[in-house]
Amino acid sequence: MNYAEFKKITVLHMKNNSQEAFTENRKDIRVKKEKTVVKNLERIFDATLKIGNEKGFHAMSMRDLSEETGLSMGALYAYFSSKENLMVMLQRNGRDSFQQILEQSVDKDASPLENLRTVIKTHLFMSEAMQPRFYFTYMEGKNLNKVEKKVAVEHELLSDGILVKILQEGQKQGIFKPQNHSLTTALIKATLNDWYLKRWKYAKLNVSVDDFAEYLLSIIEAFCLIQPLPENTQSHQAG
Amino acid sequence: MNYAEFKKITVLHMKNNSQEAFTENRKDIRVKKEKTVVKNLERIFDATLKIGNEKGFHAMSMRDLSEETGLSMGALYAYFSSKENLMVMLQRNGRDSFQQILEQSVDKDASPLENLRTVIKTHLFMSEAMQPRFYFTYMEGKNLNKVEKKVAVEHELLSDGILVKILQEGQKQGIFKPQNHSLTTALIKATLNDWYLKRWKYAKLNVSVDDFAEYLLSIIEAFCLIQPLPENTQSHQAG
DNA sequence: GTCTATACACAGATAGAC
DNA sequence: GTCTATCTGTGTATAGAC
Repeated sequence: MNYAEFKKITVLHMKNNSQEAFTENRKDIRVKKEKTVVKNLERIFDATLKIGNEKGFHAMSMRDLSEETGLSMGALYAYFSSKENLMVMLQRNGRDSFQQILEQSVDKDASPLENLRTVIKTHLFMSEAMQPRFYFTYMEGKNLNKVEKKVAVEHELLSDGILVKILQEGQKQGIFKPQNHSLTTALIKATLNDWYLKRWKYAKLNVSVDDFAEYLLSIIEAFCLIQPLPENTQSHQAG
Repeated sequence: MNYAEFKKITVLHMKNNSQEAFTENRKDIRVKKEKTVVKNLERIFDATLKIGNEKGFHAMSMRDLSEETGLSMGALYAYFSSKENLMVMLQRNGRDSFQQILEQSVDKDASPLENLRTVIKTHLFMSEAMQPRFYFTYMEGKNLNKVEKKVAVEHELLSDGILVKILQEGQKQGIFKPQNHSLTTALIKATLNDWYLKRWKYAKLNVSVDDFAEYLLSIIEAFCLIQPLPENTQSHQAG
């Protein structure tokens, strides 16, 4: 699987986030016509991500948001009860489907190595397809209240668990070395996050998301596999 | 070298940051008595890092800062011309000495492998010793103005250059594989940053900074070295 | 369901006494 | 060199017309 193939398959699941947000927040939203809500929530989310990533969520004023969405301030407050509530909605939205897509990408009949490759690519490709959302979630997560922060941490541990389980299974099957799989996973995650956090660097290095995936996987395999794979024919020569 | 040893050697260089800030910003600071400036700048920096890391720099009001430092708002503005100026001072402060310490840690007579180990540990240990500063710089860097953002990027590339050079030298000497050293470096940096960005995770995993260093290095060596080292005797068994 | 107009709290910043 | 008091702009949020 490469990014182009991934996009064809999964892009449909991901665009329906505001529909999901409607059902999740129905009771807090004053507007009742579903079609209107879905349309405007999408505008509000997109605008918030755009402005928020440009100058930070806190620095974004409701007047900024009003201008970017084309909705008046009065109208905006029909869709959320406070600015903080908007932040919480955005942080929650998409998390469950993200986790779901990751879990579904695991194939019980496939080898741990195949699953490792699939999960890492799926994670990477999703962050590529929804870069503004991932960036926003990472950078603004620290400003959440205690409860929401805890929820965020639990989700992260849940998603880490997918990789840990694959590494453990690989060890059981005798193809991965016995190592600290939680720590390996943490380090893998750090590099996966870097892809959407430091776009400018990878653009400068002229590295595509497919390049990135293969390179990262070759590192992981060099470290985890007992039986090293034959050297890749394509050269990774430095620039 | 482990963290305890590092701290003994280098801690002196790092605590004099406000002294450095005095000479760098002398012309913008209204107060002229050096001793007073150094003392109060340190309080201001510490307080800004503390509050900034708790709720974000933008959300910190000057009244918050006044309370935390014990200085009045009027007094605060004798040390910087605006809130943004305070941010810029904080971002600049320590960067040069960070780069310097990293560069000085490289030993021309040592092998590339030794230098790789030293630089990575130095980076990691410095971020451990000054975690609030590193966290703040990373998280608030995106809110800088264009010029300062560019400076930050250039500094990052400069510091990446140290590792790239070591990897290239290792390849030249025939002990590292020919690879995309810039990309390897980017991925190493991503994991190094994770150490101070995701403290909660490594605390939960019960991983010390020395554990982290050794584990990361074992991954890098597995990927980069042509001649693999003999397996470590200490087990990395997962918990 | 969306708008305009406005309330009012709080932000950053400064003047001038001490 | 530091303080208190205050200016002025901007922030979030809402009331009430349409």
